Amino acid sequence: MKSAANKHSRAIRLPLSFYRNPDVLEVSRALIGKVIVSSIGDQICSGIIVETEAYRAPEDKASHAYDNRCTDRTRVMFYRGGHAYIYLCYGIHHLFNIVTGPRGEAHAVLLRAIEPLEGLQTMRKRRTIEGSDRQLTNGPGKLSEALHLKTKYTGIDMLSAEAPFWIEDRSLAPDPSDVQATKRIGVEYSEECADWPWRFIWNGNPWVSK
DNA sequence: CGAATGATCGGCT
DNA sequence: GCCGATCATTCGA
Repeated sequence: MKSAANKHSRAIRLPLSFYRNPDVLEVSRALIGKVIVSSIGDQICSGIIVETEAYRAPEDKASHAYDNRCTDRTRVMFYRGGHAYIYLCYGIHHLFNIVTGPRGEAHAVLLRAIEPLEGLQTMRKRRTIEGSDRQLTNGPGKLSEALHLKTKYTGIDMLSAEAPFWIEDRSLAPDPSDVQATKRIGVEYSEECADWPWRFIWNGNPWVSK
């Protein structure tokens, strides 16, 4: 794995064209290897995205915006690509999604796991767990806690210069053969959609969720 | 207004 | 493998 500290690696924030791609599956796959950075509370934390899931309304019964259901909560999913959709899950976990596609199409990508890159000490402090750093960010609720991504930030435009978090391309993309598509996690209730292979993982990466 | 429900996690058996 | 935590959101009366 190339180090992010490598001075030859370039750090470029993803442009609107990346997020606005109408094909959420393509975006979900392309996000593997990109780097999410959060700058919150004077702390910089980042990690390489190693696991994602695509959610695509209106036909996806696993999506909160299934059948284009638009409520106070799901409204941001209809924004143009590049916004953040963050919601509370099971009353405890803040799950972080990247809205994709043009305005009006409720497409989103859930970040499920990252490999920690910068700000390890801050992440350990926020997570308050013992043991391996593996436990830091190997799940959607865990990475959100480590990067301090909270529901209060839902609707943030990551293309804004003032955004507290954003995604960068640091030229760390995996070999395409190392990205595997599998069934999504925890969506058994969504009938025929439950088996769609819309989860993408960096094969063999230790931070991919269980 | 009340009741049901999670795109999860960690601890326990 | 199972189960409880814990609450915003949603829907129906």
